[in-house]
Amino acid sequence: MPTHYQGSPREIQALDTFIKLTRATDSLLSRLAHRNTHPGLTTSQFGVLEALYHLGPLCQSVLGEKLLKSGGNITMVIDNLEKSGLVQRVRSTEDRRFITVSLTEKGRELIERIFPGHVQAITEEMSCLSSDEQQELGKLCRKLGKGG
Amino acid sequence: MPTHYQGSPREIQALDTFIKLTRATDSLLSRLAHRNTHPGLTTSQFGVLEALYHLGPLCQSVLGEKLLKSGGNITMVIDNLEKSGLVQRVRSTEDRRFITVSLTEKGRELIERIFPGHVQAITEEMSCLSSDEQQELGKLCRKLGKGG
DNA sequence: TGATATTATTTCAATATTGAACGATTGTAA
DNA sequence: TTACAATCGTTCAATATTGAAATAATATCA
Repeated sequence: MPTHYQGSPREIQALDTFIKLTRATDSLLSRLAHRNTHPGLTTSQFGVLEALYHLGPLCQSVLGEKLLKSGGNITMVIDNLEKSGLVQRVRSTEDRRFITVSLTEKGRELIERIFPGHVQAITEEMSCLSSDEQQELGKLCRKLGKGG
Repeated sequence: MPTHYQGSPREIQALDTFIKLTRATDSLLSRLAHRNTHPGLTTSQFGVLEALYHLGPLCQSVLGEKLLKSGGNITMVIDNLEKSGLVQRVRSTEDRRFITVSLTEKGRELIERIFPGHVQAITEEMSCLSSDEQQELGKLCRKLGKGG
C-alpha cells in the first residue's frame, strides 16, 4: 500500500518498513491458516495448547503474558478448550487467586500429533528465505520486539 | 518462547524465525495501540480510513484485499464507520453489485488530523533499528510476504 | 435467449479481543 | 489488627473476525 505521506525521510522509511513488516506477517499467517494445520482448533486455541505443551502448566495471567493477550480473552479461550476436554483448570491451594491450566491426556495427544505438521508448514512457508536471511530476519525482529 | 522441538535444523531455524517475527510484530502493534494514536477508532477502522485516504474511494471487495480481511468483516467495519459518519456507501450505477466506499468530509478531516501523530509513533517505535537495519528488514519482509 | 457460473455484498453463528468494572484473595503498612 | 493496595480471574458490552449460506447482479456460453 503506497502512502504518499509528506514526512521527513526518517518518517517515510519507518512507515515503509512498518507496512512491509505487518503485511508480511499478516500474509504469512493467512497462508498458514489456509493450510489447515490445526483442524478443529482456532489459532488462539492452538497457541494455548502449544504454550502448555512446551512450557508446562501455567496460570492464566502468565499465559496471557506469553501470548500477549488480555485476561478476559484468556478466560474465554480456556473456557472453550475446557469444554472440548483439551485442558483442565485447577485452583491453587497455596494462593487461591491462581488457577493452573494444564493439558489433559486428550490435549497432549492432540498437540503432539499435529505439531509436526504445523512446523512443516512453517518451514515450507519460510523457505523463500535462505538460512542466512532467516538468521538476519530473526536478529532484526528480536531487536525490534524488545522495543526502543 | 522456547520450543524444544526435535526437528531437522532447517525446521528448527524456520520455527525460531517465525516465532521471532510474529512476536516482534505483535509486540510492536501492542505498543502502538497503547499510545492511543487513533482515539475513538479501532485499529480496523483506522486501517480503512487510512486506505481510503491514500488510495481514494474503493469498493468493499478491493478494500478487503488491501487489508487482508474477509468480506463479512469489511461489511461490519464499514457499518460502524458509516454510523459514525466517517465514510459513505454509494452503489455503482454501471454494475449494481459494487458499492463504492469513500471518506466523508468528517472522515477526511479526522484522518488528516491524526495521521501525522500515527506516523510519529511508528517512527519512534522503529527507532531501535538503524536506517540500514530498517532497509534490510523491509527487504526481507517484502520477500517473505510474497511467499514461497 | 436461456441455463449456468461468477462476483459483490449481506447475514448469521461461533469465537476472538479489548478494556472496564467487579468479587475474591492476598500483601502491606500504620 | 485493620484499612488500604495490589493481584487474579470473571463478567460484560462493543467490536472484530472468519467461513458458510443466502441474495442480487452480471457474465458466459451453448
